[in-house]
Amino acid sequence: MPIVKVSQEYILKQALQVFRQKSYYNATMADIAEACGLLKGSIYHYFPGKEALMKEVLKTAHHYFQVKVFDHAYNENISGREKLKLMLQNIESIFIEDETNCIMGNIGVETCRVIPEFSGLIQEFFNAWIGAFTHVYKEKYSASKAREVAEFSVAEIEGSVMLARIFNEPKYLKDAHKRVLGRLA
Amino acid sequence: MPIVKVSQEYILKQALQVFRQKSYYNATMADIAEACGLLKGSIYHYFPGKEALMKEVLKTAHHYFQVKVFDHAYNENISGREKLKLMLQNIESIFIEDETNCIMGNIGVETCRVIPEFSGLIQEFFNAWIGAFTHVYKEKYSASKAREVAEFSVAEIEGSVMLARIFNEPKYLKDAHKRVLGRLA
Amino acid sequence: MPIVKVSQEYILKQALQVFRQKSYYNATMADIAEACGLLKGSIYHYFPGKEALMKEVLKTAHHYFQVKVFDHAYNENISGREKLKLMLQNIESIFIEDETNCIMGNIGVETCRVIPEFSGLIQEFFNAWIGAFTHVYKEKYSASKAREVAEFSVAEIEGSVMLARIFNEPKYLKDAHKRVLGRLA
Amino acid sequence: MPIVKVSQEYILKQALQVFRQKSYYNATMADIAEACGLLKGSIYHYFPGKEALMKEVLKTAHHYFQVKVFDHAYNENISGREKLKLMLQNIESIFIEDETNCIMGNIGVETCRVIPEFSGLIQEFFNAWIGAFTHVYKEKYSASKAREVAEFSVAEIEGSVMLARIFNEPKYLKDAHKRVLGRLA
DNA sequence: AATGAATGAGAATTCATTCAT
DNA sequence: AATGAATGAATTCTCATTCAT
Repeated sequence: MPIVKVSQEYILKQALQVFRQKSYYNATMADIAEACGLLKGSIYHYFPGKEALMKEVLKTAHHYFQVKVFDHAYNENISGREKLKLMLQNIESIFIEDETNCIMGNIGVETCRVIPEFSGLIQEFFNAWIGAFTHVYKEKYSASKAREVAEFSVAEIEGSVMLARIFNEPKYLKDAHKRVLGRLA
Repeated sequence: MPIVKVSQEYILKQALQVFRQKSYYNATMADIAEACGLLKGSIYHYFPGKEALMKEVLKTAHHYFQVKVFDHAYNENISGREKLKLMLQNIESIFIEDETNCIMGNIGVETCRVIPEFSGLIQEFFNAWIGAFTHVYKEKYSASKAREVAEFSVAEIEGSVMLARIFNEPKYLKDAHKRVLGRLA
Repeated sequence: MPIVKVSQEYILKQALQVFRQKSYYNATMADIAEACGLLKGSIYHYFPGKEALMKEVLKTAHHYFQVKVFDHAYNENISGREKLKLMLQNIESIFIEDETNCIMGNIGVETCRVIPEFSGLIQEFFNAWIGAFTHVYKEKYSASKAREVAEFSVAEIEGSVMLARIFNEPKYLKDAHKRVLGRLA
Repeated sequence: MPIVKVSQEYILKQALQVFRQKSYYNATMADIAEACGLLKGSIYHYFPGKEALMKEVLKTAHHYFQVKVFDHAYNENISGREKLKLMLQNIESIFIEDETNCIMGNIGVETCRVIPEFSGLIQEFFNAWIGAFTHVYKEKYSASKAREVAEFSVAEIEGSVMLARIFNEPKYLKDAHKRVLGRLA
């Protein structure tokens, strides 16, 4: 029985971190392999190539957000405010841990016009996010207004993550969350 | 092969477009040269390397925004609303022409942790932007509140540019502008 | 395209020959790779760059001389004349094989003022050589005189190698060796 | 009337210094132009290319040595010792000024097997040198012995220049000269 | 005569990918 | 499954040379 050093899941997790820090084009397969304690050739046992790996990373990240963030919007056992608070807390802990950064916005901005295959996945992610916020805001606003508030709340959070990263200052993100929460009061 | 004559300024303009579309690492010197009608070696006649070129691009972009956008904030011959309107219109035309994208956010997110020399320039840009908005919002808000509104307005615009790019849908940006303007009413 | 397997040692050996023939700046990584039956990119699997490769080449050459030449000076089972004879024979066969040339003098003259990192290694080589000769000449001369004779014998041999190369005429080196040996008689 | 900034002669002089310091392949036309206060394109007004320039440099250097050094050997108004002393003094001042280095040995070792056109010129130079020394040594030795002593004296001087350069220590050259002079006593 | 812009060939180096072991 | 050697295409950058002004 050969020794399995890593799992697909483990590689995806490490790759996510590498891509968050280095962006897509500047991250090398060797960087990712190193983060996994492997040599770069070994990654190809699990994924056919860099692009395919990134697609899986995006899917994984989406799924992680789904469970940790978006799903709370549809848990009708708690109040709207509770939902939003939980979501924002989790967003914050995801974005601020290690690197203040959002892989979706990151890769989205970088590869949008270059690798269309990523675009679909990234769009799905933001649709899910906006959908979740919309669902919560419907408690207070009309369907169309709720959608609008959700959209600009997501935009504001993403913009804040960007500023937080550029200035290396997490406050931007925390402030954004306060305002997003305030829109339900 | 015909000899084409270009200016430093022209190269910077073309490079800006290339970097906006392809991001930093994925844009090659050959791409930029091609956009200028030159061969790749020729760029080095004007700039010592890719990094130095990008720095000049960032400075140029900042200067362009300064003149086209930020300076309006300090023109006391017009009303606050007029100032903001002018600024937002120009931001819109800059971001929507060619490719909806902001080079500062773009490169900021991508290279922040990799090329510290860019960070300073990008921070200066956002400081100038936030400063200009703050100046306008002071008409209505206290200094600290104006600053806060300016910060999240910039974040919202940047986030909207990102969504506009990802969904290829300029409406995000236009909506953001309406809200930013509304905050002065 | 068939995959060729080589060792670090083999690359060093081939690189030494290429550098001896073409000098440092005129030898390309592609030349060296070709001499190894590899493509140029493959060399980087073994050495991080041209400069690092050259440093290893210099160390290897020093070590080779140490074993084949200098060490005989300290073998006290044979006479001084025997020592010197052995050393000179081996110097001759090293310098005349393939290309009449001494990589240390070669690279020394070429890069001395340009790549200081090579200088130290080259100085160590000549110190070892002069030291070995000094040790032998002490049999006949005082310490300081022995050192002087050793120094100019090394200079004479290096100068002769240069002339031998320039005139493509090994006689210069052979004559020098006769004189060097004569200084012990 | 256009302003002539430099003369062919001036360029040759500056180029000689650049080649002595940087060797042939590592010296660029821009280096030489800069040393002349010109831009690299301007050199081509005076010389058709780098190789042709170097050939002229070698001829100039040979001529300079001829006048400053070799010719003294044939001045029958002074003693052999005087001749040799003068020659060695001038050699010393040439080699020690700026950079202890001999362009002929330098370029000879470097380009010997690569640019045969240089070889002829370099061989002529060393033949002239050896011839001059031979002429002087004939005063004391037979024709064939004088030639031999001349040859190894030149070798010793060149080897000493090399060591002087490598160790950055002009003493090697001065010591060699003492011995060369001693061979006439 | 000098410039400075441009060329184009080729340098070192990087990196995703392949593959025999 | 993992390795590590090798590939080969692409990338940044250099430089001798050309040429219009």
